[in-house]
Amino acid sequence: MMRWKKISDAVVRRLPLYLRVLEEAHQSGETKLMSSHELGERAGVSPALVRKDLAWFGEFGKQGVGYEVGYLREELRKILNLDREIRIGLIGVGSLGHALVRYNQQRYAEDSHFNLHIVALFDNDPSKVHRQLDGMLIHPIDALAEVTKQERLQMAIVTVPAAAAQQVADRCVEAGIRAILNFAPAKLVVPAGVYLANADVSLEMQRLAYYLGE
Amino acid sequence: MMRWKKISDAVVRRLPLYLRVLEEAHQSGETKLMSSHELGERAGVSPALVRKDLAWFGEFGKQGVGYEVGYLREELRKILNLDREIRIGLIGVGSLGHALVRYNQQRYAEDSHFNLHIVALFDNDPSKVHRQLDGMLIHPIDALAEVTKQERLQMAIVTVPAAAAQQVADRCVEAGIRAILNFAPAKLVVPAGVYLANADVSLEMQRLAYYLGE
DNA sequence: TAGATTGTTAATCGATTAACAATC
DNA sequence: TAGATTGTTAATCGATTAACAATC
Repeated sequence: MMRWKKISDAVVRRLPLYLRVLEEAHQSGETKLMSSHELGERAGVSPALVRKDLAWFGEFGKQGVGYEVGYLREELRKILNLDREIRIGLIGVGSLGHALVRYNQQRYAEDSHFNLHIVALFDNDPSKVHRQLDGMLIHPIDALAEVTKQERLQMAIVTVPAAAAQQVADRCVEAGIRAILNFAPAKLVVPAGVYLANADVSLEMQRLAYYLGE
Repeated sequence: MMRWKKISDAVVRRLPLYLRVLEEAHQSGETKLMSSHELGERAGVSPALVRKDLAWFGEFGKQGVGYEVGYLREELRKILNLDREIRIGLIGVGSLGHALVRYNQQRYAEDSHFNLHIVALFDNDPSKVHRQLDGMLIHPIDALAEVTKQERLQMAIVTVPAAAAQQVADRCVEAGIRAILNFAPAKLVVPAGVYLANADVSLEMQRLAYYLGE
């Protein structure tokens, strides 16, 4: 998709918050219109910032009226590339990996508009490789490039131990994966053009611990 | 602990990154000294910012020399309240909750300095309540206040479905919990003085999806 | 029309970087 | 001492908020 100028990450982080509010309002059918005040209130963002964020992508509202819930929802889904299935590989089928797969399968099954889909599993543990898990075959990590192509994977979730994480990330990049969600407690380095999100649980817990001292 | 002026959250977020680098260097014994350049390099932060962040809390380095790894590590552990055990309750023993418990138990057992410890479980599912899981009894959520007191819980991890999350958070606050790590895809509201961290996996995936369009 | 709310510009606020004196 | 690096202040950069004309 042709893209606008450079949008800051601070803006991109808020878009899913807006989308969540709109999805809720849309599904419950509570309202057809929403002002930047209400949307902001429910997303935890100031009304001015809501308007400014949306204005980066176009004009979605009507003066004096607000935003049409269904329409803005659709537009946000397009902006976030969530209007079509995104196929995801998960590498490292330990207990956390397994839990994420189950969570994703449930969400994907329940909500026909939830287009994030884990469709391939990888692990190097001989007791797991070539076995089935929740209806999916577990591939060896060596098969990453091949399976990425076959299954048209675009995103990877990394749930391997910290010591293996960088190596796995390198393999993902090699295979053409463009976005990596990393759960390992390790700082990963990826080249420009590959996007990385960190979901290191212990880092978050450590941060919270700071505030216990106040 | 008596605390310095108001430290911004942006600063607090980086402290665990620094600590991780120092723990690695300390455990591998590779070096006794580290400059703000190397610490920054390994944590993904500019050297100037490393120095400025640390300066909020005291003078930990020596001009012309750098920071003593073992000493700075200890000081950071004190600042983050990680120099003593932090006792955590987990509410919602589904597959994600269970995975987090196992992950935490392993980490806690392996690393004697990892002081974040899940010591109590809660769930309302009758098929789970009063059963054992990984050596811990699962309490009903009604017992939150009582068990929080008994077990001296300071932090809660919320892994219940979105629809129940706010209610559970309210109970946590009532029980005197001061920090909540929320995995449910819901915006929680908590009073001032209670600290909230969000670890909503689907939000992160949605954010990453944005960049697939570039 | 009168009231409300958007989209957008200008003002403010806060965070990061650059620079350097102090000093190990 | 000479070289290096800290702690800190000033400069810059970027993000948020306030304000308001446009307009539904």
